[in-house]
Amino acid sequence: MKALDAPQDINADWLSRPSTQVAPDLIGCVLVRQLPDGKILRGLIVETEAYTPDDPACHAYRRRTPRNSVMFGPAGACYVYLIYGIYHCLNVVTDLDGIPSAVLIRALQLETSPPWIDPQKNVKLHRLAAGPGKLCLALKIDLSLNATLLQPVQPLWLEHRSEQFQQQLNESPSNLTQTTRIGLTQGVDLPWRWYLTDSSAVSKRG
DNA sequence: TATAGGATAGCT
DNA sequence: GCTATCCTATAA
Repeated sequence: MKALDAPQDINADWLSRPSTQVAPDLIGCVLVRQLPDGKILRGLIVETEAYTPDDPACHAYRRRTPRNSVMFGPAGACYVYLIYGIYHCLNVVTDLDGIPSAVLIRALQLETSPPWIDPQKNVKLHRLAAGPGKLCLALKIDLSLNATLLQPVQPLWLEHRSEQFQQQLNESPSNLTQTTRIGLTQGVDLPWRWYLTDSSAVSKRG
């Protein structure tokens, strides 16, 4: 039985809102990864970006294709894709069934170092998941997780903000910064990137 | 079938 | 600034 003050798992209903609403709300929530061997990795979400149906930078902007089809489905699924032939990126599918939109998870503050990270390498914990590609490396996320549901007993799920985090944000709303997205050639002026202002785990400072 | 290019990251 | 590396979208 769970303690009353334990963080609650995020369900599909909560994600069934426009991605521009969900993206800022996901800052401070926790992404939980359960590996095939049962080990759990957890990271605080510190940076997100929103993509919407009428957004030229959205993979689903033109039409439904095999790659982007999960974005057209109901909220609560993962949309994972390969970029530059090297890295994977993790998105949370948002909004109503039939409305293709998603939130890109760009950076996490990991709670503990993944076991496969070489301690000799002297990489800082707060940089291990500082970027969408690094985040997927750190949590062993690849195309095999595309279209899986974000709920417990799956490989990935989400937890709401802790009471403490919510209180701090209420006291200091400027801890959440909104600005333009990174690395795009289209829709560069849309202010749909959010990050935890004082976090050293954000992919770039801005 | 062919081919251009990308929601990145690390090195120069 | 340069580019690895491969999947995908789009054109032919």
